[in-house]
Amino acid sequence: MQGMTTPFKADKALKVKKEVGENAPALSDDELVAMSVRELNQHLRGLTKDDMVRLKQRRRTLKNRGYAASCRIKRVTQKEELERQKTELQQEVDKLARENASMRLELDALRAKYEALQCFARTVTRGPPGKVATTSVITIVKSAHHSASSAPFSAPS
Amino acid sequence: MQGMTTPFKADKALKVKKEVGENAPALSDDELVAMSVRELNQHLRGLTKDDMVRLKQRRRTLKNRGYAASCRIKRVTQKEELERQKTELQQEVDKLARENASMRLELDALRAKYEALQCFARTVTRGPPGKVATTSVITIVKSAHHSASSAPFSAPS
DNA sequence: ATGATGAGTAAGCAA
DNA sequence: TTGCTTACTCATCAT
Repeated sequence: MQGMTTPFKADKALKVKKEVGENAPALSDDELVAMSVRELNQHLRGLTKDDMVRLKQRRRTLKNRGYAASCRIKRVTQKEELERQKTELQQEVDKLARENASMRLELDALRAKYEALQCFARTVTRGPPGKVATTSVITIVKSAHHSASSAPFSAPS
Repeated sequence: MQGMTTPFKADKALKVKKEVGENAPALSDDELVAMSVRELNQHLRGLTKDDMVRLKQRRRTLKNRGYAASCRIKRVTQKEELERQKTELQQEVDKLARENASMRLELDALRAKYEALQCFARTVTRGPPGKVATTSVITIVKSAHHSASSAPFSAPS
């Protein structure tokens, strides 16, 4: 509206300040709003009932001005926080998607290798004619969860 | 401040309305704000220069009230939208993480099977110098759920 | 002129 | 009483 520090009807609030010793040289907005209740009462001493009310109201208004400012700051802060989290999540999605794709590739490749080896094994196994070949392949995997269990017959990669 | 439709100094705006024929029975806020410029000019006819200014100012203020309201609505809407997107992303992260874990499991299992088969193949390959090698590889799959399990010698899933 | 937004003010709720 | 939040007004900027 006007200035940031003296924006409005600062005029209609106080003129007379009483010359009680050395206090009350006019009381700036900053002073007034920073003042404790006890300090305020000191300055209130010897004021018109009316001026008292006016001064306290000015204080309340100044406080409100500050509250409104905090409220706005909080609002944008929270919004920025939300956007930050969103970005973070998006990055995680990207990362997981990449991992996922690469694992899928690995899985497919391994499946192919496995099948090829399987073919070969069948060939070799059945191959020896007139033999007692008859290999029984039985694998026990009691695993419930992951665990590099099984591997009946070899050293894992 | 007061009501939504008649909130403020509506009183200090207009009293006299001129009795020109049949128009201007007082003009409510809602009417005034909804009025087109041309309509407004109709109502302006025969008013004091002063009243004209006052009426137009009241219209502007009413409009502003509406703009402020839209602004607030927009603000919360955008916030909700951000939160919605956040939730959505979180769900996607969860989904991808699950897929990821299950693939990792599958991959480990397949690796184990592959190594076992490889071992067996080596045995068979090297083994048969006219022998009855008789390798027994035993695989029992007691695994719980999914699993591209058993079938030692057939097409993997 | 119209619409949008930042800041200030008052009202009203909550602690 | 203090602090926060909402609705409103005004100033200001952009269209």
